[in-house]
Amino acid sequence: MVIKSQTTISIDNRVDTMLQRNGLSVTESRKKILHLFLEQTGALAHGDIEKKAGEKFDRVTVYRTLQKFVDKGMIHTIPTADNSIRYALCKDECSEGHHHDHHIHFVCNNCNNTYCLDDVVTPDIKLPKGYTATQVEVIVEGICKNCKTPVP
Amino acid sequence: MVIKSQTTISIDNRVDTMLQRNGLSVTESRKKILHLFLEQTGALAHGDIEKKAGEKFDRVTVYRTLQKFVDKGMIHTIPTADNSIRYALCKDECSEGHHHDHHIHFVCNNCNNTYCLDDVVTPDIKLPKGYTATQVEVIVEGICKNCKTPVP
DNA sequence: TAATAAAAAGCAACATAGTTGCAAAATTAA
DNA sequence: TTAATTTTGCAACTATGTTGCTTTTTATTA
Repeated sequence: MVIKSQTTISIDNRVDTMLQRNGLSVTESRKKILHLFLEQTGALAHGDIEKKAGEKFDRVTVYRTLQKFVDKGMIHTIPTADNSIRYALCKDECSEGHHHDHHIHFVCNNCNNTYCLDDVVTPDIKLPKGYTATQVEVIVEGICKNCKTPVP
Repeated sequence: MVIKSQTTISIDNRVDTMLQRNGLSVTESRKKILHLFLEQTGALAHGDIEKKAGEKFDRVTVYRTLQKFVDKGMIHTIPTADNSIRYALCKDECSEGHHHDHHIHFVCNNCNNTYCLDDVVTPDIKLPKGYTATQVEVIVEGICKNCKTPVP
């Protein structure tokens, strides 16, 4: 008999309910990929997901699963300078077809992780006459909390 | 005899001097690609450049030329949500190996052009304890000046 | 200005990323 | 349990990006 840790069991439960709540049928690949997002903090690039889940699933399935999750408002995309879109879990406010990404994104130059800083709200940008903004995306590069060299 | 317009002649001159000033040998492909940047306002995706200049040049040459221009600080990259890096001319402050992108970028949802708003400076972002910023990138989506529906 | 050294272009081959149509398998609904 | 619906995996294809090597072009210098 396989004994799962309490943490794993609870993530498993969350995965199932999240999928159902979003009207998605509960399949192995969706469970696995959603699990990956829930068990870690940073964002995931498509490549990461393929590596971590890819032994079991076809590449095409990974593409389609991520697309579904984005459509349903479960995850959102983060543009990066190196042409590799990253995906991160949305907070609850996001709904189908409409994301509310009012937080900024932080890319660590050391560990190369991307984090959603949910507490940092995107600033108001004053645009020149004639321009209208519908969305503002802020990406900050630097050194994250975990990579900071501790002061002696 | 081919008569070139005054504008074209002056761009041609700028192209040559810009290449020389940056220590690059003056070749057909570099002249053509730099010309594309100088004769228009918005940013260019790699695909655009390949289409506009690609009849004459190899794909590899376009890649290597853009890389050189970035290295020399002549153009900078703009991350986008659709995984297609865009390139735009740098202002004079940029030098070899070091870009100073203190302006924000605007992507028009209508004409799909990307503009550098040189007069709009990136805001200061207050990060949580432990995070250090080295660069801030702001991308604003919306409707640009040219696409704005005129008030009657 | 011709000969030479250095740099860049073109080519081929390869690697990675992303898409589409269709048949088989799994999930949901009845 | 069966039928209807979704999703998956597969194959084939397109697009995007990279690398090594040879030929051509550009810059240098005698």
